[in-house]
Amino acid sequence: MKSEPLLDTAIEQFGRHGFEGASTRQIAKASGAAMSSITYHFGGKEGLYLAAADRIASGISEMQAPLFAAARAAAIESREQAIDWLLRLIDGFAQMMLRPDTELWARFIIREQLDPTEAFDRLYRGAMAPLAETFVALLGRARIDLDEKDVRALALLFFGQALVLRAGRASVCRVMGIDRIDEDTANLLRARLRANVHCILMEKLA
Amino acid sequence: MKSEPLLDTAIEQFGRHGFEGASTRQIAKASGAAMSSITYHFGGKEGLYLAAADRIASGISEMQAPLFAAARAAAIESREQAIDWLLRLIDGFAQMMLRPDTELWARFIIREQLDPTEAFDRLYRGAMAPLAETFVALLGRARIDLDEKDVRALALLFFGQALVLRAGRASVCRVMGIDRIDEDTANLLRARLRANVHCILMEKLA
DNA sequence: GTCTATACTACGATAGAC
DNA sequence: GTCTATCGTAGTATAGAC
Repeated sequence: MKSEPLLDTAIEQFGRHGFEGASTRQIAKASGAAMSSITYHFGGKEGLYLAAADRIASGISEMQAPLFAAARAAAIESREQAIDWLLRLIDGFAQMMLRPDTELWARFIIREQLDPTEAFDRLYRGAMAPLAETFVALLGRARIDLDEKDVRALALLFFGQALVLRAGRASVCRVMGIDRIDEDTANLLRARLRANVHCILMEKLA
Repeated sequence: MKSEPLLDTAIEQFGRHGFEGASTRQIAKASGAAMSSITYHFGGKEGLYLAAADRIASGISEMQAPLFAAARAAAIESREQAIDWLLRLIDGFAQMMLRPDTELWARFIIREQLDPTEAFDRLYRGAMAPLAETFVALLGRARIDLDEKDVRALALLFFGQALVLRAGRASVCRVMGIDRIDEDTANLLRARLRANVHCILMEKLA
């Protein structure tokens, strides 16, 4: 029962070429296993795809869990504390978008955003919803002047600023005039994102 | 020489299934043409793909041209005028991200962002660079306190807020608790985006 | 210029030995 | 539980009629 290498290769290949573009032959070969072991362990190509989605959801949860578990646990009593945690959460998300080792996950997820299948359900419920709902709850406390819908819209726009670092990576590199995002550029982008969020959260505070 | 239906179908199929997932058989069949006419007109699958990218770039340029030609032509003399045009440009971009008829283009482009090929060059130079550089130039005037790199980073984060409306569409719907983005929600998101941009541009103006 | 017919390759699934 | 062998299908490209 050693199906993990198969799963790792599947995440890479599905992320890189999409469900239809990736081939079970190639996945099996790169994993050093027979093609038929995919049928045995996962029931077929689709089962392997869903298992890959579950694994990505677990990976993201594990990576983010400490941060937003702390955010949930912290007794947040003031607006300033809420803003502080919002900045930490969005920065954590941005860091995840910038980490090289989340590239394959991101490819997989973005494909699912374009054409959601059952895999998107698993990704959303397992990895995105906890972060999003934690964020929305805190944002409601930081901007009590906004109603629920506006709070949710604002949360999405915040995450959009981090998302572009992955989903628009090629354009980011072109606009910045670089080949890849080095550490200095990553820090510059993160700092600018934090400044934006801070600016918007502080609006009307004075 | 009526290769346009072939090209329209190609944009749809490549956008929906990716380069490897789309099949020339299906594209030819849906266009009511023989498979071999793809070879005749475009040299093969790859030629058809690049031609599709060129057509998308043209479409975007035509859609945005009036707006940012006006922005370039306008004699912008004050910071307030620069901010006014920046708001119009980003809102125009957001509207494009929300329009149903740009969905297929967006799918195609986002796939190219993940894995840039020669098609990305054509898209960037033909459609994205003009908008991005116009935006950066205006942003430099609105935020003279920032240096070039920071201005470019800020521009990217602004576009990220609009990009999420397409690239993260499935998550947007989940977080907002809706099936598809109706007009009210679209207006809400656009208004919130304009408010964000306005807030950040006005920072330190007082 | 557009078609049909076909060559050749790669796909996913499965049967059956071990 | 993992392998090899093979089946049937679908992919791109091309040759050649019209």
